[in-house]
Amino acid sequence: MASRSDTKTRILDAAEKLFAERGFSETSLRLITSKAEVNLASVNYHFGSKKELIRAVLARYLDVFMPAASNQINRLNAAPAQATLEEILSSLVDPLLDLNALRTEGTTIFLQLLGRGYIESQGHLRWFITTHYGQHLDAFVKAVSASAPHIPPAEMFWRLHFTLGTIVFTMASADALNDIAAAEFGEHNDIEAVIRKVIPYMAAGVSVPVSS
Amino acid sequence: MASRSDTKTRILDAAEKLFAERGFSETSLRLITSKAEVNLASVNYHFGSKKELIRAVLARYLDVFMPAASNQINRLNAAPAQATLEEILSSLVDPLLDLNALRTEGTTIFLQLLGRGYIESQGHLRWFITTHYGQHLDAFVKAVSASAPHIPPAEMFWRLHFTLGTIVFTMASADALNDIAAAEFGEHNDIEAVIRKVIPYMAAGVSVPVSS
DNA sequence: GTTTAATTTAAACGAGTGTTTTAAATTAAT
DNA sequence: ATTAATTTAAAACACTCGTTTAAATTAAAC
Repeated sequence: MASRSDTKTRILDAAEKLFAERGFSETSLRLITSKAEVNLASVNYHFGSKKELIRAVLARYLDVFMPAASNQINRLNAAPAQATLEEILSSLVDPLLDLNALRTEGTTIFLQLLGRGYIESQGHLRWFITTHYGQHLDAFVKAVSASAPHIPPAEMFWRLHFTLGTIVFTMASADALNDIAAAEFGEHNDIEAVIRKVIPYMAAGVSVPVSS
Repeated sequence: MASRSDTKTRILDAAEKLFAERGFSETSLRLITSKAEVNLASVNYHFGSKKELIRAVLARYLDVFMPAASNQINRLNAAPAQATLEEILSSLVDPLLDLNALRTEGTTIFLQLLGRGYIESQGHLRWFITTHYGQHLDAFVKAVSASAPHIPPAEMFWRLHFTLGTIVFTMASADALNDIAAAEFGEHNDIEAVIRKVIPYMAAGVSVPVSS
């Protein structure tokens, strides 16, 4: 039974890398299977379709990340003091970086996949995420709202989507941006550095007082 | 000679709408030409290739927006007082909204195209924009940097791209978000209202002090 | 009005896509 | 060792893609 999971894993490993780099629809199954050194038909045999392969690639990360993120939120909720917005966002950094233990460049790949998933594909991935991991997302929204009680719910709704846009866009183009930053400023950032950069930006935006 | 520019315009009008909705590589020339009710080959006849059509679609907006934006920046620079970040960002709202006079939903489409251009297509659009409109971008970056002198250039580079992600993602999903906001909070926002909401968010993020 | 150029049309090309099929090989269970 | 189930393999299928070709049409120039 070694060969069974081996082929499946080889496909997932090759696919996630290529998906993160070039996007879902720009990555062909033939490119994936040749990189994975498996037969073309084995994708449809093991996953049914390309769409389900995409979901499987994402699920492998979400199944690890989402519970870990929820744990962090719960830990903050259990503490006596109300957590600050930066604390909440920062608490997700460890679960994010732990994905690097899962696989090489796991953090980068996961975030880029997330970004691609939200931008590409009219809704089927968004639906997959919200229906499978909705309770984790709700807990997060609640915690953020509690940390910024001066922001009305409707305004918070908008700002959390601004934040989603910020992180998703940044991660989808992180490699390209890193190249430019390296060429222009001699900066060589890894994914953690970018995450640490974006957190203060998002925290400031979410909590800035509503102009009257 | 009515048919010549007519066909060209019909293609551009259909293409920009579809590109904004579904992305560049997910939009086929056959879909464009059928929506535009012109012959398939006329795209290659008038524009040479799909790649050049994409550039033409973007150029039609950039040629109007970029000079208008530059004018606004120059106006602020000519004033005696240093403009605030919110003033700079707000000064771009009018050039942005003026695109609605150019074409139906021009503002939304333009911003969505910009976002797609930055995420898709490995660099050729980014190159096109920076080489053709680089001086306008530089003026903008310079003005923003002057309004937040406590932010180092490299950090500003990142924050401006965070900002690009925020606005682009927001505009891409503005319609859907407006529907949710209307149903959930009874809010009825138009595109300008959303832009006015996002400006304080971005201004706060760009200018928040760098944590030491 | 005829000639010349510009434009539009229909059809095909060649390459690439996801998927399915059929058969062979491998592995697990009886 | 034989049977059954799983996995791999090669090939073909049915499309879609951007692009090109060559003829037909329309407009412009003389």
